[in-house]
Amino acid sequence: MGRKRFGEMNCGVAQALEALGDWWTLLIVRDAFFGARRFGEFERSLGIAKNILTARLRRLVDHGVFERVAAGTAGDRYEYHLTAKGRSLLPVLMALREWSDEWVFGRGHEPLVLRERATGRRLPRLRVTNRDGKELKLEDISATPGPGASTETRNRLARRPTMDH
Amino acid sequence: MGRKRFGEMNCGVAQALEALGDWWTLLIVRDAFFGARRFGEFERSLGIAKNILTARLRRLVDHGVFERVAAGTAGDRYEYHLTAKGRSLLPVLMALREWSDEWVFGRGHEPLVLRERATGRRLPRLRVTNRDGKELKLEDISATPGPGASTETRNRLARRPTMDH
DNA sequence: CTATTTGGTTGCTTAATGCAACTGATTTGA
DNA sequence: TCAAATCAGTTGCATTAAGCAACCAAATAG
Repeated sequence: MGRKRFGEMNCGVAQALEALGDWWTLLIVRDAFFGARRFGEFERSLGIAKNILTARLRRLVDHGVFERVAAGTAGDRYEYHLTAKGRSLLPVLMALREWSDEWVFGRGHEPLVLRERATGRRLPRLRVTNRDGKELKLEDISATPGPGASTETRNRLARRPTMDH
Repeated sequence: MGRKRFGEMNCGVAQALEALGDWWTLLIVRDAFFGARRFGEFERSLGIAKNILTARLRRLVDHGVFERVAAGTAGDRYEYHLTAKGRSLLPVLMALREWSDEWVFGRGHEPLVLRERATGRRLPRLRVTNRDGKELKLEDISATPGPGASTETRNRLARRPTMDH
């Protein structure tokens, strides 16, 4: 019966996973962040099967994350370029990487260190903050219905006004 | 032959997806952020099949994202509590939600608005910045091998020193 | 002008997903 | 108090998705 899709859910996380949640998808985006453009680059770098890569790239193009552009002088040679929508996944990938650095590899065992190119200084961690820059924890945050909230979302929030419970 | 696992890859994104990348998993974590604790709460809220929910919760417990604790006075009644490791997924979920707010729903159509509980003020967007708080784009960032970099990671970075290509 | 690379497609096998039915304890309700 | 419902799953089966290998046409390299 195939996997359920999240496209109907009135939730940003579900919508993002609808576009990106398939197996391999975010690794393809990661490779693009590191400069991969060609079908074969993704294929070799990831060790992904060609048919799956075809399907994922098509899906990402459909969702506007990549743009498929003709490459080279002639013929059917293409490149997959990140769009603005795709490039704005930077915080998502940073958050995933930072979580692993802390909880999987552990401090001092990170495989990658990101730096500001101009200065070589390390980047600070992503932080969830208030407008004054103070870092917030889960229990400091409350959720309210936005302009696009469905009735169901409204009801859920009425039952649970804060994020910590 | 079953899906490939990412557990061997020397990459934070892959490691995070190894723990979280299965279909449904991040929505379960999201529900926990909104206060869900019991098997039945996740089940009803998500509309997920029981066997899948069982497998996902077990996997999340194995990965240390949830803790399975006995609940109530007696019997086999349990709750699934987020650990510190689980709670520190906040930036990941925020990043996914913000991406959808911008690119799927669009400004002015967000289903959810997050606020600082103490003041009611909206939270600012997550930003990838340098140490001075200046927001950075992909091309402002370079990657260098960290202390845990494998030979393969080192080679890849030697070929591609910056993130924009 | 033959061999290789590129960018895929097609077919087949195996693993993962979804659904429904069932279980065994506990709790609720009349 | 006895039946009905709830909770937290498990089991079995049908369907879909993932992985592998073989194949293919066009372009490029030698």
